[in-house]
Amino acid sequence: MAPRTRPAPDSPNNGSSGKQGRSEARERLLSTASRLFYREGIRAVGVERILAEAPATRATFYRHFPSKEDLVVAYLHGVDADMRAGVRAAIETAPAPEDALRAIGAAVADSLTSPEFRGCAFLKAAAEYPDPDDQVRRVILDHRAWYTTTLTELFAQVFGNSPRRGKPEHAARHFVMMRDGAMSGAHLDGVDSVGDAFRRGVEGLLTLLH
Amino acid sequence: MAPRTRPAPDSPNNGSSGKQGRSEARERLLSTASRLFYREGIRAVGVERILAEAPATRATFYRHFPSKEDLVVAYLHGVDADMRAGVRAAIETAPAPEDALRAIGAAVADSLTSPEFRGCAFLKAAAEYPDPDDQVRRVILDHRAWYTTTLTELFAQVFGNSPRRGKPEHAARHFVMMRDGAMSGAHLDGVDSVGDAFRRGVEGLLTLLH
DNA sequence: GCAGCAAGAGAGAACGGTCTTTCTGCTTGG
DNA sequence: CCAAGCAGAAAGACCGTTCTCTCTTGCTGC
Repeated sequence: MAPRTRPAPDSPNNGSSGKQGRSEARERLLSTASRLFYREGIRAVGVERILAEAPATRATFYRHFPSKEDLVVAYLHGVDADMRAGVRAAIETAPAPEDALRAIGAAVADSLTSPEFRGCAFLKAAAEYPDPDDQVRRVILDHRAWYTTTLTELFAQVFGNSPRRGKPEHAARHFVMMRDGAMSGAHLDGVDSVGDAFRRGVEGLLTLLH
Repeated sequence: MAPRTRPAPDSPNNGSSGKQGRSEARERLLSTASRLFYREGIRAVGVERILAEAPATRATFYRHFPSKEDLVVAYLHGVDADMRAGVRAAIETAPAPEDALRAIGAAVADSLTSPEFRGCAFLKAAAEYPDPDDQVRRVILDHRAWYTTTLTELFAQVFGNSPRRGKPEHAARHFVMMRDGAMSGAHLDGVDSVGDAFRRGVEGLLTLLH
């Protein structure tokens, strides 16, 4: 029967806003776990380690995250939120859809050069969660679907201005493929050559449209 | 129930040959582990599980593989050997370097459609072994270096016949980037669209050369 | 030709460690 | 008051690894 869940005080904490309660300890746990998960892998990082570096205690941890998997989901949700914010900003800033695509590509290329860069958090997580029915997997798929859809819409707008150049779905798929490859290979083969290849690839994809 | 497979009279177990001793039990352990590692992840598969499915006993396991890491290295070496054999065959069969590149690309695209396909074994392993000094990491890097070098040489031959078209290193890097992306995204986003995107990408890369 | 022996393989117990998770107390701030 | 956080013990499972013991097999010295 597992009376596990403390009746859930149901947030005296956090007045409105999203689903999650905010608290110092929670943020400390989440940011510490995110850093460790991304750097060393999810399965490789135990709860003990997170508690030591946050720091926090077990009780606090399990009050905010009923299981480690919830923490993993929160970690990926955080990365997803950051990326959506960045893409949204790029779209709103850019004077035209093509510029937005350029900015998104540049953001990818720039991220490769960060000293903490270790690849795509979602692709890495997918390697550790092979079960398609897993909740973690759903977050990954949702993120990727959003990304591809967003790019498809941007390419559709570009194609709308300059027709007869191919399907937006194809261009978006090509973009995502190059992005996935660049993010997978950059920290293995060397940031410079891979980053340049990606930049050339995006440039080629965009100049093809004219 | 009990262990049926008495190894049969069997060979005198390898007189000369390479570094590793061959034996039925060893091959059973390695092929079982390879299947499980690839499907479910390396850290997620314990020794117990491998022993149960091989089947074999602990003593046998640790006689052939001093530690689990040795088994992981053997697993990746096996994948590497298969891939090198395939590429070598493609090169020897093809009438010209460009045909070899086409064949290598087609092999990648075809592999995506296999029902057991789960992505690139090396990229997945890299996600689970982040330490650059790890022996597993060395195998991954060696494999990737070989692959890129081989492609660079092929492109160099193509460029040699039809000059002034760009650097072979750039073309090879672009090819590898698309391959990595296709193998990472295919089983997440759908085999068909990603496979088609990769095929179009390779075709574009090759027709650019004329 | 055969006794004897080294070695591969099977069976299973057990080690210490780490994993996630649960629990019971104690302290503190609004 | 009381919920959040701190502190620590501990459960129970699983991890990789080591160990002992038996059985079979194939080779070698006599």
